[in-house]
Amino acid sequence: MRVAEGQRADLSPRKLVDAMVSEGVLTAPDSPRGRLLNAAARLFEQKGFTRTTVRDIAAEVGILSGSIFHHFASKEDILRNVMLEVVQYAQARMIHAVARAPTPRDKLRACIRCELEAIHGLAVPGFSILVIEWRSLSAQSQKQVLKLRDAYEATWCEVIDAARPGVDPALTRRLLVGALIHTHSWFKPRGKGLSLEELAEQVLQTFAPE
Amino acid sequence: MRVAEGQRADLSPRKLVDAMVSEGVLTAPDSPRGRLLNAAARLFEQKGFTRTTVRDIAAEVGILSGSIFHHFASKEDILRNVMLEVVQYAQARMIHAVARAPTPRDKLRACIRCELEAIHGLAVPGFSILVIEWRSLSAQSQKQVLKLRDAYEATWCEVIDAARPGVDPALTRRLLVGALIHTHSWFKPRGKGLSLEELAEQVLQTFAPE
DNA sequence: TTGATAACCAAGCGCTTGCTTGGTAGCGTT
DNA sequence: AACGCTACCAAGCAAGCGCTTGGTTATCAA
Repeated sequence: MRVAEGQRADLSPRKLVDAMVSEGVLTAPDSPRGRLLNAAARLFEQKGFTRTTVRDIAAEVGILSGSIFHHFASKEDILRNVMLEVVQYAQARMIHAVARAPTPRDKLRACIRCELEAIHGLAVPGFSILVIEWRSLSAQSQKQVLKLRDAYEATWCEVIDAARPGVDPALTRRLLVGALIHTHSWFKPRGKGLSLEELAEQVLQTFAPE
Repeated sequence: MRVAEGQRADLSPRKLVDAMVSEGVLTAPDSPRGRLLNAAARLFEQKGFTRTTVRDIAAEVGILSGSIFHHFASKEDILRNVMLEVVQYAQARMIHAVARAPTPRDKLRACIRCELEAIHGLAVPGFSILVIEWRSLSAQSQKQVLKLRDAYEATWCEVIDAARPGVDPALTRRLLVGALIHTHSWFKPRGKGLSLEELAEQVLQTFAPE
């Protein structure tokens, strides 16, 4: 695992996905199952889980609704798998970004950028589902996803602790993730206002003033 | 309006509600319509709008599902009215709290406490619906609620601007509301850990360090 | 006493939902 | 040629959904 992460340190997004597919962590995006997961992620993010029907997802990839259940046991099973792949890809991306940043403060900035890019669909389609649709998951599925999310959060806390020794990293992270996720409902990265990089800098200034 | 707010400056929560009921802003909580709104607010907050059925709401107040439509035009009409009353009550409460706080920093602390109490159901049941269930509202209902929400946000921005001159109050408010709302999914005010007042202080320290 | 009104019940309609079933076309392997 | 496997279709079921309809009861003013 550690070795694999190290080996991936200089990979492009495309190659990172390929590597994770070979490891069996992600589903190949051009497979029927992968196309369904991607379509579901897009729709869940756009309309929400309950407002997205299996017929919507099927139509998105050009099959009939019943055929979905050849690939997944239930609608919730789709959501569960979306979350599992999303959280693992997001963490791989973040580890990659952290490794490239020199100073503790640069590492924190990289994490913030990383998550903002994920939230706004520029890098990890479906990331915001992890937070927004948490209640749509059954208790035991939550447990399963939580294990991987804990690892993701642990990485964050390490970075925060290094950049801001003294403050409570867990609390800071919780306030931070709320602030970042909420940008989903007001920030438009393609707009002519604030750019994503500028927003990241403002967030860094707020949570870790120089 | 200004006069009414001034007159309410020393009122208890109970009397504040009564005053707003007489003004026609809120529905009397012990009326059939009021009971339905309160039950709906609780359920929407607990399970989400789409996962709450009109049968759930009806059962909560002890009537049959069809009877709901004697009081409301549609299920969305219930959500709209919940939001309209919630945002107006929340603002009245906040104005009240701000008026009692002496310094700009105290006013900001009061706002943070106010909103935390609202989010965690200690003062304004259904407050988190305003943010979480925004997408469940039709476009024209959003427009209607937005007018009142803008007033609420404007009050916030004034307080932020006074406490932290120089920083962008709108951006700060957006990051802050995200951080606060997200506490809904991890902070338990009745737990033995952090108290709500302590949490408010930590948030104040983060967004407005001395 | 009458009539208006608010609040509700009983029953169910029309639609959408997640999901099931039985079958088939295409493909690579032996 | 026969087989097995993956991916899918065609059709529809059972349940749940928001909402409608027609009628009943209680309250209160005129």
